[in-house]
Amino acid sequence: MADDRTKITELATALGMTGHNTLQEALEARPDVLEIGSDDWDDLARIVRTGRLTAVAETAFSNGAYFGSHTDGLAGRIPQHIEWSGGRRIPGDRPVPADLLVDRVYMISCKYLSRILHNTAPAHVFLDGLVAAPGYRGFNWFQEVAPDAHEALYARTVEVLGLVPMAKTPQELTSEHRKKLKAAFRERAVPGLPAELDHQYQRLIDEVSHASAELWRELLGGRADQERILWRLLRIYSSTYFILGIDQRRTMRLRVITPWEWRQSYQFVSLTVRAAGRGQPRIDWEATYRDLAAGQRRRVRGHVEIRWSHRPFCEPPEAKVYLDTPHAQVPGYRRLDHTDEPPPYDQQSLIDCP
DNA sequence: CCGATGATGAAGTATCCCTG
DNA sequence: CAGGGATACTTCATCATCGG
Repeated sequence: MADDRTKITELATALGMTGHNTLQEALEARPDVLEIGSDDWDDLARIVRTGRLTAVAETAFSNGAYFGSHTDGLAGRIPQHIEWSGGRRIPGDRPVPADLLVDRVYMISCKYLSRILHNTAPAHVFLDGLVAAPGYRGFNWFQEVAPDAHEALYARTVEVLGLVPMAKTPQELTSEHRKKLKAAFRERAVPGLPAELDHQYQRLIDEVSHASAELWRELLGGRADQERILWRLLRIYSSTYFILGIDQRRTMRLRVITPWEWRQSYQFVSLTVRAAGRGQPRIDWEATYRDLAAGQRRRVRGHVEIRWSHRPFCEPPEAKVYLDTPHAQVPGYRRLDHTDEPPPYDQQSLIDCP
């Protein structure tokens, strides 16, 4: 299901650039500029036949067509190659989050109702500033920044779940232990940690939130560092790329500019972070900048959540970096469609229809 | 011969991305 | 807020090769 949705939106976007008038027509023509295998074509046909995702697919197609005709995009040219990252992870460093690569040059990221900017190792956010290749493998953030609270919560969890022969500390967990933990959590009716652990979990949340914010603050240092980190947070890289998709309200057709262009339009003021753990360890971030054309100060904000991604203690936590400002209002995300009022758009019609 | 080094493959894990 | 699938990447074990 998840895959169907991703697949249809990304590939329908690609098909929108192939010069066909409708999605149906493009699907029948199977244009070979879109370099995918016959399995993928068959699968696309199957997804379309179910009719469930037709509305999103049509939107994606029109986004692709729009990009194809726009002067900042293909300006009416039909591309020679469209490569699809295929929903899989691209090996090596990925400088730009592109799902589609058009004519080996234009990079397009398809985003459908997603506010997530990064989903990565916490150390990568708070210690590397999202720069280098992650060098902190086997680095459990909870253990590193709040060892006492982490170990205490672990000990109580094991006790409450009744897992007697078990590693004494979370660092000593073997894969066997993890399996047991996973199974114990799975058996429980209510997901998450047992309620009687709320108090101890809250302590971990507070400590992790504050320690992470503190480390991040140290890393942020001076204004130049802050500005660079803001760019990375916002996924502003040294080459321009496009975001085509929908956000909460409307279609999104954006070009993400480079730092060079950014400096021509904005003046960076500050990036501040603040611990805000409730429910999960959380750090809010907020950047202030001056919009040079408008002569006004503005803000862009988001937050980072640190969370277990596969049940408590089963694996190291990861960091989810969220964007709380609407995409179209982010400094550096240029709308391709500069009409102030976007076409009316009914969000419901774009979500899975039965 | 034997320790060091390199190649290879399998297994486990960390990370990315998504859903409800 | 929680859970989970998928897969690149690490790690670990094993075996081959090399050089003193």
